[in-house]
Parts: sequence; C-alpha cells; structure tokens
Amino acid sequence: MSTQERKKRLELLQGTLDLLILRTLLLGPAHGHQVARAIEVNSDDVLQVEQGSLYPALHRLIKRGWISAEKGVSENNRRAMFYRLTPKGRRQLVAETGKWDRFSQAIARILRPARQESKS
Amino acid sequence: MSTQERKKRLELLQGTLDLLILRTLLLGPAHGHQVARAIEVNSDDVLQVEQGSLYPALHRLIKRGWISAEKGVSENNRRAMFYRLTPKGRRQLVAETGKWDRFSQAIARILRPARQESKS
DNA sequence: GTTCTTGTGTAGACATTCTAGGCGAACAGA
DNA sequence: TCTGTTCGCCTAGAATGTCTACACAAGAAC
Repeated sequence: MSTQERKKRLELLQGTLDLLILRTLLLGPAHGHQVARAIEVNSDDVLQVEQGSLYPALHRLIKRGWISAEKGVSENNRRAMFYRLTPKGRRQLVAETGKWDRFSQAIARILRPARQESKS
Repeated sequence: MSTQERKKRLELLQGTLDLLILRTLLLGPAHGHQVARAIEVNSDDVLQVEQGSLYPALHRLIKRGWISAEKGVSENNRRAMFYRLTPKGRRQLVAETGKWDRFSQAIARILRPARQESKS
C-alpha cells in the first residue's frame, strides 16, 4: 500500500538551499552528510537535500567565499570535507535571512490579504 | 547618489509565481497587467512581476488547465486577455497553498530552531 | 576478499525566471 | 493627419539552481 512515493521534482525552492546550509553551519563546522541530515531532521523531514544539489551548492558557497573547506575524518572514521562559515558567510547569512523574511511575508500578504480597514 | 539601483536576478523564488497568480485570480478574472499590478501592490512592492515571467507563466497555467483565457476589452478600451480560475485551478490553489505553508514553516524551523524542550 | 556503508563528486536533464527586445492598437496633441 | 506615447501581449535566449542517476574511494563487517 501507498506506493505513491512518487518523487516530486523541485522539493526545494531555488535559492533556499544556500540559506539553509549557511544557517546550519552557524551551529558549527560539519561535513556534507551532516549538513544534509541536519536540515532534514530540523525541518521534521519536510526538506530533503539531495546529494546532487548539496555538493554543487557547497562548492558554490566556497567559490563565493561564504564557507571554507578542510579535510578531516568523520565520526565513522571516514575521510570527509569539513565546511565552516567564514566571516563573510556570516554577513551573507544575515542578509539572506532578511531577504527570506521579507519575501515570505510578502507572499503571506498575498495569500491572506489584510482587511481593507476603512476603520470607522 | 544611490545609483545602486542594480537589478537583482531572481526576484521571485522559482515556483512561487504560479501560486501568486492563482491566488490573485481567486479574487476574480483579470488580464495580465492587472494580475502583475495586483501582486506588486498587495505585496507592498516587495514582489515584482516581470512581463517575461508573467506571460510564460500564464500560458503554463492554461496548458495545465488551471486557468482559462478569454478575449475582452480593458478598462482603457484596449484589447486584452482575461484570465479566470478554473475549478481545477481552485483545487490546485489549495494544494499549492498548503505546500507553501509546509515549506515556509520548515524553513522557519531551520532559521529559528525550537528549544529542545525537555519540559520536565 | 567480498559486500555493505559512508562520504564525495559529476554530467546532463529540467524548470523557471530574467533580460531585452518586438508588435499592434488606442489615445493625445499638434 | 501624423506623430509620439501608453497599454497590453508576446517571445527568444541567457542564467540559475535543483534533480536524476550515476561513478568512485575507502573503511567496516563477516
């Protein structure tokens, strides 16, 4: 039963992944798998981070100087890249968070228009 | 001063435009310009709808059967296409709205993690 | 020494938005 | 009339970012 596990394209809205990664790394350095898992767990499994989205995103953030990478060893004794927020990344996180807030509030205004308050 | 009016790409997150259009048409039929203006005004000018995004989106929605189009005349006595929500579009609006709610709440949980409430 | 698991990574398809135009018709002013 | 402006619709191609579907290396399990 319930084989309607049909994968939906575009689980994530474009542009939000950067924000999610930056915010996750604010809690401390982590490797790729950890980042993906943290996002999934902290969103109560609503947000799924595919590997094919994750790594390109991480490389993108490195190129922009928002995070740095460093080789290390994981909890399971495997080689892993540890990613860390840079000062520039912190500033970017603040900017992106504000942008998200403004954006989502704007959508909310459309979805639930305020009354035309012609108060008295 | 302040010529930093630099246009930012991707003012809209991918996928949200369909939702905005459907919701706007819930208020009644409208032509393209009206839809775009309504979204801009109702979002307090946070959301800008470019023509190059608007019309492809409208055609997309028609193709999916979520809206219908009909020739008419605008307030200014110009030829215009009037778009109207179909029953299928209404159902889609409900679905998309729920999807948006779940999504934005998930993002919110990431941005502002809930306390680990080990409430005694 | 296979097999499973962990973790990183890429190529190509895909969907959507944006830039930057073009077009026809109604209107306004001379 | 004819010239320029506004209204409204439309499209081609670039840009961006996500997803699917792989490949691969190395430690763990047996």
